Amino acid sequence: MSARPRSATGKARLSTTKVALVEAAVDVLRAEGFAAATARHLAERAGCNQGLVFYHFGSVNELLLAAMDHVSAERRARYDAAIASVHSPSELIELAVRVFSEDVASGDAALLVEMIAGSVSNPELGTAVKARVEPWSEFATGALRAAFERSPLLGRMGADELADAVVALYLGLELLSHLDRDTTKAIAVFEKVRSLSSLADLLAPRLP
Amino acid sequence: MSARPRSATGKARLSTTKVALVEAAVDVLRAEGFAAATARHLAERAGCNQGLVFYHFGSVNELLLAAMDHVSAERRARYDAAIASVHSPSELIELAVRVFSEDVASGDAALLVEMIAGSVSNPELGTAVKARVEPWSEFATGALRAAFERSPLLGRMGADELADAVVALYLGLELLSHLDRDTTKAIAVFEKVRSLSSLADLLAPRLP
DNA sequence: GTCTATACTTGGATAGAC
DNA sequence: GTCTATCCAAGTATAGAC
Repeated sequence: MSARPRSATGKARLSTTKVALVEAAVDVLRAEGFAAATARHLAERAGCNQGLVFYHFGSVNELLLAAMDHVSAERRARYDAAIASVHSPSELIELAVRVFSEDVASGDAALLVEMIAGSVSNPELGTAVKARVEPWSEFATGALRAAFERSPLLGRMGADELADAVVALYLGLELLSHLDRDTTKAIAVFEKVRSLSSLADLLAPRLP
Repeated sequence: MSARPRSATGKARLSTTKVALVEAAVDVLRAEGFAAATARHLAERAGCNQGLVFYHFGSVNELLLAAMDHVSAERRARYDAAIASVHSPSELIELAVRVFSEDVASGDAALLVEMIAGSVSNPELGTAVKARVEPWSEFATGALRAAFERSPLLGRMGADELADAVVALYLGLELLSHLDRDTTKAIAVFEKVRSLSSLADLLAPRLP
């Protein structure tokens, strides 16, 4: 292993090119989809040579997974920070609506959908993607369990099934939004869900 | 235009090869996804030459759209037949759960998702796919409006938003099922929705 | 770490014989 | 209507110079 390049301040940093490739992959997956994420196109976006995709990541798919990890880490930090202030079902719904709206607007949701749909034709990639999606289902399950702890709703539905339904709704609304090239539908559904928040609180007492 | 080939009985029929290509496209989209739907692979499945894709359809994408139309027609006939016997919200939910389960099991849902996700990288294909998805949203809206006509639920939610949410749930559950290579989650959510049927009837009187 | 060059493969699409 | 042959573009991946 050679020494890492260092910035003018002497602080260690990662290879700029490697980071640029990850960011290019994020951009392309968000805006142009899985099919457009080729080594040549990605390298062009990153302003470097095509061969560096293989030098740094070994394969295009590995770069794509790195891009997934990159946005996952950002999203997870954002979600964790937001969930701390949730103490009721309606607050959880408010939060969910807000982060979903942000993810659809930023393209993070699109990236996720493209990786899932794209990995269908490649079993190996599929299992790697699956491993990266599962934490989100678990996050949703935990958040629902905490917020609806004392609600009779989960007795009927089950936190796991409700979490799966929420994740599915997230992914499906993203598909529809991308098809329309317009987030009107998703926002309308989100707003309606938000307007049901008050109802949720009626069914569950406020947590301590 | 040359005369159509005729079977031994003298009945006019479409070119067998053309039909075989459509069926091959349906199979490949269902099981292997958009990325695997290449002219060569499709022709191999259909047992004919690759050049015939372009002779019969002009391009791969046109063949894919023909495949979409083929399954859409079948699904629509199935849905229309089933909707005739629906006279209450709970019956509509039962029906929805049944046809969704069938579509996920058969792969028709996967075909739809692959075409939507795949068309992201091709705006022209995207608009063609969009035109083929819209009838389904409209079908859902109409079915919801009819079944929930007298229910206070739609006053809160709106048939359009509810229809979009239903379609999104359908597409999202398909994505999760394909990722898991297993329909357990989707079926579990479906069953939970079904168990809520009785609740829906309490909120809406039975239609004449 | 990065670039150029290149080998190899696969895919879209067309021309022409049958 | 179908096949063979072929062209061309685009993709993955590697070797070797700098």
